[in-house]
Amino acid sequence: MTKLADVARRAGVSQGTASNVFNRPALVRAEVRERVSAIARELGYFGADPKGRALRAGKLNAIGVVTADRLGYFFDDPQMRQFMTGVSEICDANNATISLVSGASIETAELGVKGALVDGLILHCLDDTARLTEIAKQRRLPFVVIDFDAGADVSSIRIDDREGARLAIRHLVGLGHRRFAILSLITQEAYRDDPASAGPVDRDWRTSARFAVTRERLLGFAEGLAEAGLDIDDMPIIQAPFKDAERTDTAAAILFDQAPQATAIVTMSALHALAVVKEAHRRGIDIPRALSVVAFDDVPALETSDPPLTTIAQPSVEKGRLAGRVLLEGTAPWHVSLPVSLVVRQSSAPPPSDAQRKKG
Amino acid sequence: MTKLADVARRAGVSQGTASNVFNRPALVRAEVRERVSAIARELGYFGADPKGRALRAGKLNAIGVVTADRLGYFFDDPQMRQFMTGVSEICDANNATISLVSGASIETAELGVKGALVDGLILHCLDDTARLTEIAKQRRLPFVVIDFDAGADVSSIRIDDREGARLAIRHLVGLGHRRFAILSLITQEAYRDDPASAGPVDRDWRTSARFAVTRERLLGFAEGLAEAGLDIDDMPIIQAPFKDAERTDTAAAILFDQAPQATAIVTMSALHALAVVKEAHRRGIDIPRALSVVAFDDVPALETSDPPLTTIAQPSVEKGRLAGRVLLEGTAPWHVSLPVSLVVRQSSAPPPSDAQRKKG
DNA sequence: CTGTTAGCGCCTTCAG
DNA sequence: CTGAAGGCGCTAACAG
Repeated sequence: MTKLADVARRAGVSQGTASNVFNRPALVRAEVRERVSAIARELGYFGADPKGRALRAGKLNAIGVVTADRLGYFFDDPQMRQFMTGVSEICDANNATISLVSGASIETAELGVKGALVDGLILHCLDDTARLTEIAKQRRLPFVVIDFDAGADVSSIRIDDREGARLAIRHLVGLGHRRFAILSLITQEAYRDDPASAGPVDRDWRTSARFAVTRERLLGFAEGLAEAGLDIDDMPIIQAPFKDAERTDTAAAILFDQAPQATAIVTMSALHALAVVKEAHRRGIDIPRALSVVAFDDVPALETSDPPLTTIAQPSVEKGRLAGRVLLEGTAPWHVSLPVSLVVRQSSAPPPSDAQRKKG
Repeated sequence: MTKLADVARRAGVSQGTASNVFNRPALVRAEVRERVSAIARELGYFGADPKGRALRAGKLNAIGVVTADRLGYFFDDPQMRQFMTGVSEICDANNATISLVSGASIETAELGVKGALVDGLILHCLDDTARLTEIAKQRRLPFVVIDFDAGADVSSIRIDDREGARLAIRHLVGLGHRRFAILSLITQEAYRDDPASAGPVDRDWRTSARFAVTRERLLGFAEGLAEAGLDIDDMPIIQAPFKDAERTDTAAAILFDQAPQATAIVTMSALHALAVVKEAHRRGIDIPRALSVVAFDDVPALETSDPPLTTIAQPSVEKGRLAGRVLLEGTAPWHVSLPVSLVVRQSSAPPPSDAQRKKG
């Protein structure tokens, strides 16, 4: 592998001059420039090796994104894709590269965060936030965390989860619903520790949820219900893991068994809502006439579902853009909470009267 | 930023020993190890800086993927996503990172290829293959090209485009079709050079298409038609750019105008086929009773389309896996052509009789 | 076990 | 305009 020094030697100039030929050609006499270029071509040298340059420059022009899953998650998950679209925009604008780092296991994630050749890091969709945040801090690179908080000195970009949950409840209460059931997220990590944890939960669990998103949304549901004089502790809560289709289906079935009297189901993810719809179809329950369902997040599948689902939409692309900006445009520690909005489609309607329910 | 040398000095050991404490702790006496670790913690040193390590090691544990578009393309395009899912699998298995390199403009792509901090490169979905291939060669990194050929010394992964096109024609001929129209791809690059080029093409164009995929598929169509005693030069060919929805719609409209007598339309991409369906809907043309349509590639949208589209499916995920393997498992230059298959759905049927056509 | 030495490949002062 | 020198941060071979 020929390197700059070889070219310089062969051309009878110092390495410094050879370097200038490529990086600041104006500083080199035309004649010398030609000669060096010719030798370079002859030797098959076509410019600086990025590794050497990176060490010297101390900058890489790349940002890394870490997620708590296999790398495939970046391309599978519609929500993540929206986020990455936003990140991509900013990277394109700044001529930066994106490095995808797997966090399939905590060890992998740790290795990835420690070793990523990047100028900044985005920590997205993590279960064990504390540990990874700690490691990211140690690397002394700018980093942003998404969907959770990691202290005042760490930039974070979140959405107003609590408000979103409130909006869902208010919408349904406005339609006349009084009997709810909740399909809640559980983290992958908690699920790994205790697979039995998919299923009904008790009251204590609700206030101690480890995953910030879950905790906030539960609080939002509770507040929304309280506004209507209702108590969340009277409503069945079933939890199902993120990203595990089979378990989610099971959880949906349990939910129907445990809450036969509910007229509305609120959820915390698009996938969960779709699972509820599927289970309702199987049981011959008509949505929205017999049962209303509200999803969370907005992905294309919710629109093409039958019926199209009412949901709490969040600005995922914008989240990505902001994360990119924080890293590439070097803002100081920064905390953003983005607004969410209710998107009404056809999965929510007034509850059936008790008479109707008896008939049905 | 404290570095290894600082720790070593402060702990009163040589840098080599300090390095050993982190990389081969067995070689260091426990007592010294403790002391060095303590100092490291105190100084906030938590392991080697990846930049220094990378230069030293000469290896990065990362592969780069270059595409002829903005970075967002990696997350937008369903075909690309399938491919990346395959790449991801292999990277996960080898603990490698994925670097996404934009080729929005040829200059960007060139910079990206030259500067990417990776051990190997995948060149995917490129228009100007020759130039970029040349640059990739200069970097003397292992690389693979996708969907085109770059000479015997460059690994390439392709599909049997010609056979796919033949299958499409045979399927339709088998149903009784004799009058075809073709919606062909044009490269982004050609389109940039001459936007007017979206539209009908003449005979010469067909055999000189710059984009290998286009050329091969046209050959396949020609062969399939020849098998049935038909001549491709009797069939209208309209070209539309890749990834440009608006232009594609226009091209579809032109196609209908130019080929009112066609009973079947073959295309070279899922997007194009969907545009044809849209235009048919607009004109009140019934698919498949009045007109059959065959797509190329298989993406979810084809299944949920109305009607679901018959298509030539290709193993995109497998392409990604193979590309990953070539780079990460260092096979010698290698040429693969993957098989395609006909997936029959509801957009193809026997042609209407002339009598029916008159009525309709 | 530990220290010394020698780079990995590059760029950029600083002198001349 | 050009050359010499130093150093980015790290690891591995070698010698003790």
